[in-house]
Amino acid sequence: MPKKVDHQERRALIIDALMRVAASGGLEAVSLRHVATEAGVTAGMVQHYFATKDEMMRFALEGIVERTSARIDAAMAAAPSPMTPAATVRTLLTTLLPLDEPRRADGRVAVSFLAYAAVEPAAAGLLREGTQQMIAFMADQVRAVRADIDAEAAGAGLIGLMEGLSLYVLNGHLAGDAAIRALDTHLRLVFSSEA
Amino acid sequence: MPKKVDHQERRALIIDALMRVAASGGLEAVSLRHVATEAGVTAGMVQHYFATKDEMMRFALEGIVERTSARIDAAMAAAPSPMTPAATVRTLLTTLLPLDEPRRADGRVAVSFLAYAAVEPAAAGLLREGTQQMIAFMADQVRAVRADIDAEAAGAGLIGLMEGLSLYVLNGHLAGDAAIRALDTHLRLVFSSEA
DNA sequence: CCGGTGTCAATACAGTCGTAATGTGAAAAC
DNA sequence: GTTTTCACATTACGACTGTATTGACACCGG
Repeated sequence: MPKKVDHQERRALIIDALMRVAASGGLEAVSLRHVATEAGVTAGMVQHYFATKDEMMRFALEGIVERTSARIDAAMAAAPSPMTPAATVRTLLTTLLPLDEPRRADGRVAVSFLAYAAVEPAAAGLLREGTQQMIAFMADQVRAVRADIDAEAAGAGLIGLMEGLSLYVLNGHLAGDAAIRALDTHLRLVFSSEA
Repeated sequence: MPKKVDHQERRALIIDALMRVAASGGLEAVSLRHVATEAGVTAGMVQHYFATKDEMMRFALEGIVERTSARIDAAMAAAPSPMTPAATVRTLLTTLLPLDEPRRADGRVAVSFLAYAAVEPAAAGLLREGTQQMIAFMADQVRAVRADIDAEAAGAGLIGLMEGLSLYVLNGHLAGDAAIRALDTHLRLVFSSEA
């Protein structure tokens, strides 16, 4: 066997470049040559590690969900251990809002993939599982504090709200603190008023 | 002067074809030739009515906001005249959810433009005004019934929620009736419980 | 009736796209 | 030391893109 290279590392390098390209120019700006240039490598090398563009896109999508799940884990780990459901939900949702530049960059890419998924059902499948888990988790948190409302519906509402607010922040329709205010107002209605 | 043609009508014909193309293949499938084929005309004719592709896209975006605002007007006109704020908000938000195929088609196109706007600030400007108006209107409705919560934040939350739920419905993460349940659960929290 | 003008059609052009094929060099295996 | 095999680089190809250009045809004012 000849030279040994860490495939995973090379792929990560390329996918990172893809993210930067997509964050600044949208998914339509993503081409083998653009990504290669951004990564500082030749187009041939990109082709060597991803046989097809679709494969590269699939890896990028997986990278996004993996990145956000890592963000969630980090936020939960950094928070004080015993937490009320309300605080747990707030921590989770605020870490998912695009409130600083790195998260905004990821957010822009995620939106592009969302639009892509609205048209390409195959991509939607990869996102579905994560969303379902989040909804179920939120529903559990709601169920823990009130029995007078549909917990499943409230859970879907919580992360749906986060998603919508994220969109508005990304498009500049809403400032970051306005999004947080909207989120807190909703959280207060769900968690701090009893039946 | 030679033959007289209704420019507006021709443009509408082309934009309609563009919508169909974008609804089924995303914004990246929109090309002069594709749109022309879908409209059943030659590419030269499309070029005759839209000097550039950007101009065509601008018209398409305007067409989308115009179409949704028409939907709103129709829904409000069809509803019984004296309405409680809660009913008004519910009517408005449910007509904006992509619950049937025509609205889903429009929704898919809208999502594409949303992703486009996240990268192209010029397009975001066209959407901003409509969103701001909706938020303000929602805030007014909230203010009319409760004084104990931040009405502006609650308004942003209402239409943010609708947007997020729309996204999930379009991507198949949520069924239409589940989205309505989530919406109603939220509405009940905002409107039916007093301070 | 007749130039002129708006409406459309056809084609050319330069660029980019994804993919395939081929070539080069170096490191590991034997 | 030879040979194999992986890691890249380069180039070629056909398809497609947006735009510019040119031309035919029909209509209408004079």
